[in-house]
Amino acid sequence: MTDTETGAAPSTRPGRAKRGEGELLREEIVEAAIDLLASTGTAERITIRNIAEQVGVTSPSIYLHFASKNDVIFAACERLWQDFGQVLAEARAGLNDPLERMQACGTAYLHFALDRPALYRVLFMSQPVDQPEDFDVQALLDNVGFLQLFDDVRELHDSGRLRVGDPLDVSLLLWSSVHGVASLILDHPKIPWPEPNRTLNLLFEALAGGLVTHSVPPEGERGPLRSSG
Amino acid sequence: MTDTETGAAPSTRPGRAKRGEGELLREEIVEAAIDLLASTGTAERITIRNIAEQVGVTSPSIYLHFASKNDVIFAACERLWQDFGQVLAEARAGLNDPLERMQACGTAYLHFALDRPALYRVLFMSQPVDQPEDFDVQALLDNVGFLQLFDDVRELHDSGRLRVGDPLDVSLLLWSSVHGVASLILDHPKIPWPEPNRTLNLLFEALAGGLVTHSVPPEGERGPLRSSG
DNA sequence: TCGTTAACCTACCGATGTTAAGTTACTTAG
DNA sequence: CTAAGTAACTTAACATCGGTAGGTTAACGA
Repeated sequence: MTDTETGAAPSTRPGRAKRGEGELLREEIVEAAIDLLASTGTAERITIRNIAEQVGVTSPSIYLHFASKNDVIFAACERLWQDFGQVLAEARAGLNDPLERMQACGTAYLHFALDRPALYRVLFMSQPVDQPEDFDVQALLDNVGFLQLFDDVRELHDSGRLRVGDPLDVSLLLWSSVHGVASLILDHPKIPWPEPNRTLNLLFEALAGGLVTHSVPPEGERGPLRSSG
Repeated sequence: MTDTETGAAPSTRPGRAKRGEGELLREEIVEAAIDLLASTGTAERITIRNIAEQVGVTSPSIYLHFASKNDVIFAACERLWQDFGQVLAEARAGLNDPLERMQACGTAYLHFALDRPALYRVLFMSQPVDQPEDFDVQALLDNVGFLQLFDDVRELHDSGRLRVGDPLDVSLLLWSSVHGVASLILDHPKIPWPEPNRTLNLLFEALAGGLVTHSVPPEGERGPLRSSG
């Protein structure tokens, strides 16, 4: 008992997993990592020993399922990205106007970031070195709801309501802007930020006023709605 | 010689400082920290032993001048914030139109971030826990050129060229947007970002089109005008 | 029943931030 | 000129970190 993880293990783990059930521990590790990320704030503040203690095993056991601490964190992130994507998907559900959808997503995005700062930080404000070699950007963009945003912008563009820019550029810019608001608030809480919704509304107002033509055409009145390639 | 800092100390430090000149080492420590931040990338990747080696002293000597590694990093940041502010000040020098000044600053801002990613990361993308208790936000905002941006926006507002929003809100939003572009590019380099200037121009175009009245008066020629739509 | 091996554990490594307890050498009072 | 006082360091060590080497236990198939 040289390891100092002698604190009461809050896990209900009964004992060793049966043969072929090693993946169970992997699952528990990821869940413990998510819990600790949410409570302690950042990946640097949680340790392999913490995770192991929470699960109820010793720290080296982690390495039977993950090659490194980074991999554990990243596995947690992948799960969280999916959760995040679902939040956005729910926010946009039932809305027909692409502009409305974008606004709803932006609001949901910012609220997720501010309500769960630790998770948002890990998901979108971590350094590239933390991402594995075979990191699939496309999957990230999909999980995170960016592709849906892209679709909305293209729909705007194709219906002639987008005043400036290439749809991809505009999509990235929109994402960047909301992310900028979220991350600056999180990183500099001592700055007297206005109420988040206020900033968000201002952003919508500003970008919409500039990006979108002011006269909104009635739906379907114009050319093909979604025929970009 | 138990410490492993046996590598050739690249410092030209002659020996012990004379009495009352202890501040010299403090200066050298800060400069070494800045060098290491710029080369290695993040605060986590540099160590007290690294800094000490570069300066040519042993690691505990650092603690004669700083209470913690965090304090060393923060002292480096304070210096860098000032440098950054000067870059922005130079960018805006000689420009009379507030809109032009804002655009020049935005460009300089993004280029600083992308050219010196490690420093930008430390300056604006580090966690609040790294900031000491008595962190002076006002001084930061001043150093970093935010107050000048605020002045520009107010000037726009007072001359009636600002279409929407409170000047402070607008200033924070502008900062957030450019920061969002910078930080997302830095944190997700695998995403196929458009050329930075392109995104920036789009941002200017979008925000200006939305935030500022479309008819720009020649300098001082006209009184306040506030059209909408 | 017995060998194989998945699923763990014990013991340890070097590196990290940090501290305790010296040691050296400049300054200055006497 | 000397010797105490102390600023400016160093040596040695601490606890904790991520990670590894190698042993132990127990579920399964033959």
